[in-house]
Amino acid sequence: MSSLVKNPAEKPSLAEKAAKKPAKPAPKRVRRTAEEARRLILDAAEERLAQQGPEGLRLQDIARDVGISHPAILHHFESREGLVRALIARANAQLRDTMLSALGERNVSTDAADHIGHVFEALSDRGTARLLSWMLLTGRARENTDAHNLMGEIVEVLQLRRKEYAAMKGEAPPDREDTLFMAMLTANAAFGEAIVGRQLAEAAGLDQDGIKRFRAWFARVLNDHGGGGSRNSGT
Amino acid sequence: MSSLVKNPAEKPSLAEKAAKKPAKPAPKRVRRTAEEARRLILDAAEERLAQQGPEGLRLQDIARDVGISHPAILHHFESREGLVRALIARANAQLRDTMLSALGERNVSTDAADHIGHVFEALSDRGTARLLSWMLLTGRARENTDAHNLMGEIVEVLQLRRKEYAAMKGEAPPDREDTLFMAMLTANAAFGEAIVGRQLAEAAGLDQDGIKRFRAWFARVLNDHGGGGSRNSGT
DNA sequence: GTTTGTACTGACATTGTTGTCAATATAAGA
DNA sequence: TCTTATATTGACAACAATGTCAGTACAAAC
Repeated sequence: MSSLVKNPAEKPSLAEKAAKKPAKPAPKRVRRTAEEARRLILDAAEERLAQQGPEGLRLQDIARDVGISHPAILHHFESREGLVRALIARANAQLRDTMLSALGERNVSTDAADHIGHVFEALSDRGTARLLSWMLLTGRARENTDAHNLMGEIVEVLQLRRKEYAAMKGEAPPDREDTLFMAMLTANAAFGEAIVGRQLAEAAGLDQDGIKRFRAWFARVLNDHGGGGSRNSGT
Repeated sequence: MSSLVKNPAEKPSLAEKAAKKPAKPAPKRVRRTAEEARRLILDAAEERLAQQGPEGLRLQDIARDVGISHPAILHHFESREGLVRALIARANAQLRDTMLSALGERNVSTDAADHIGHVFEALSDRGTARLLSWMLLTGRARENTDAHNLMGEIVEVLQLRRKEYAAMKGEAPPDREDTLFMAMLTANAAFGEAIVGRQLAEAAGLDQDGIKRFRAWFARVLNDHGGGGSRNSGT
């Protein structure tokens, strides 16, 4: 419609471009496999999320981090929401792997301290807790039944370990609810630490070593309670 | 402009309005005191934040909840950021009040269970923990030194209580670091519970009563450890 | 080389949100 | 009643973010 005003003889589409910008010899476009691209994008998104919080998750920023244009992200994930879902799914899977393998590879005589350390680290690592918190805070948890199953599996394994441990020591097997509560407390505390821990430690004047002492102290409390076998602190 | 088509005799500005929307006789604008308006706005914002997470904090929505137009919010809080800061400040003040009064009003013989219950409830209530989490997640914590002082004060009071308690029982006074760790664990666990607690409890098949049992169990663990006096494992 | 599938891009459309401004209504004081 | 201060509003400006689309370049298959 508006082309009437222009000179109808010349072809603007290619000739003009070449004339205006002479320094455009090779486009040199990088082309990855879809899988690789998805991985890079998720990594960048995770990094942004961990560093700047939920509001730092903008397609343009992530795209810039990876070195692509933002429609490329949409190409791989359909929509921003799709990206978020993929992020959450991956974090869930990672968490699950870390936790179960940490619980599984230990042998019978291992006390709770190691388990607890693993849980804390798995959640602190790469902002997993922050990511999952954000999932919960934004109400994205309903579609997600993985967490349900994971919790159940963990309690199962834990209960098994404690039974074996008690049997080895010739003590009575622990309550199932007691085991559940230990798992819940640990999960809550680890989540809390991942979010407010840094602030609290700072406020209390604790350095990195102090945080380690705190975790050890926590493990000791649980052990004293019943991690070593029966419920009361008889030892 | 379009009034040309209409009967030119009538006054459109008022008569038309009355004609088109007969139920608009008086503008009936509600005018609150500034303080009241601020309170209402903060309440609505807090509600939105607790229910829908950080992304539900839009001026238009909040304005609709209160029944005002969104520039009114900007009038009272300068900017969206100002509103957020006011929100955080209020949550901090409320938390501080609740915590310190809860710790202060108890007498010497009160055990840890009550304290813990208060802490958990103070953080769960009205989404305070979610609000503060969001503050931390979005990196707004640097400007905020209240939390620092609060933590220090609480540990102070706690240490005092434990000393009195130990003296009453004729036992040795507790470690200061032990008290600090108890406070940290409680804070972490309460934060964690406020965020992931509902999901975890659901996953574990716990009802409201189960959650109560969990809190009681937690208090018992702390008491067993040393809340009832000196540390049982030495020194 | 030619073909083909698709990762990728630039430009644009669309929508939603914060913020500005002049005007208006209301409560309180004179 | 008249004045004054300000809480409030509708309309608009400005900007940012997601999403669309037609086309382009790269890699692999033929």
